[in-house]
Amino acid sequence: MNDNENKSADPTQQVGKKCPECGRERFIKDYETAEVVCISCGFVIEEKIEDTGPEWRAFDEEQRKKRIRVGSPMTYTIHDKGLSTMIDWRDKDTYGKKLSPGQRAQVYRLRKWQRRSRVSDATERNLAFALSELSKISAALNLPKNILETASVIYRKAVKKRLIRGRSIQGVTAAALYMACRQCGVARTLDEMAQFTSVSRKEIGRAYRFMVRELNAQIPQSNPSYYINRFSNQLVLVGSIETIAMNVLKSAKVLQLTSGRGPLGIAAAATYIASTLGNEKRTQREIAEQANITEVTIRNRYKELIEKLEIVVKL
DNA sequence: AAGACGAAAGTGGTTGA
DNA sequence: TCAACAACTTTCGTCTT
Repeated sequence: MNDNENKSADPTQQVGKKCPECGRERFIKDYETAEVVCISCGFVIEEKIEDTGPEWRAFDEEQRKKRIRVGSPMTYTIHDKGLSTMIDWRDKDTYGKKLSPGQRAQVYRLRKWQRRSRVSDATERNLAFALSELSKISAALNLPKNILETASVIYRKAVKKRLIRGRSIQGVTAAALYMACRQCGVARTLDEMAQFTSVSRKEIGRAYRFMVRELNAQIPQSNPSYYINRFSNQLVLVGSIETIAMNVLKSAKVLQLTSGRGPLGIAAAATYIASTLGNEKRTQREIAEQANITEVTIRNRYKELIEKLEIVVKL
């Protein structure tokens, strides 16, 4: 969360390259889709960027001292939260001297409990497996780190409440990840989750609904505007068109045209209308392809929107 | 010829008895 | 567990540009 705020402070940056489309040198890093995009023409010069660097920013020396820490940052994505301690197996102290028999016995006992407390019991092993699964999927989907963290927290909660019993670990991990996406407002569909796991969409959906109920999590209703953003990126539309689509969506919401309808359909229709109005026409087929829905659905939503919003489409 | 439109039948998932 | 139901898809014929 915090990282996003910091990033948006100065989103444009020079990467030391020129855009092959328009020759400018200002780019924006889009962490949601993990792409580096030219700010003036939208050309993608790099894909699958990684978020490197510390997650904090320091504005002066005092803050820097306060914020710097020793060791790796704590994370929920490793089963012991990254705080594991290793106990050396040699019976020597830090100076290389042999330990006395009493000390040796103590170190032996320490090692024993260290071993026992880590991955020995079943739930811990389960957690370790699930978390590695989570990072695999989220890497495949180019999801930002904060989503992965959120998903890990959700999964931990599920384990604590014993919701995993009788469900496959993979199903629950996929569901947790999907939940995290919804919570953080990142547009990913169940189909996409299913595509990169060996679990069917149906099962992920079932696990997801189950977890939402059991954890009584507050998940915001999935918002078509996430998808509008995505579509206009995928279809390489100018920013102004995206804005029009957003406005269409906003008025559609006021008139209650969005309830009960699939968010994908609404977003696709709004994008279609905007592209038509803005003289950057995309065919229904093109949009339908990106949205993974049919032209018919776009048409139906489109018709409703045009009618109810009294938009006059210039021919 | 490609795109848009619409009717009709089919599909998968939710809901409520 | 089952039927009703709404949203969405598939298919296909027709109209428009």
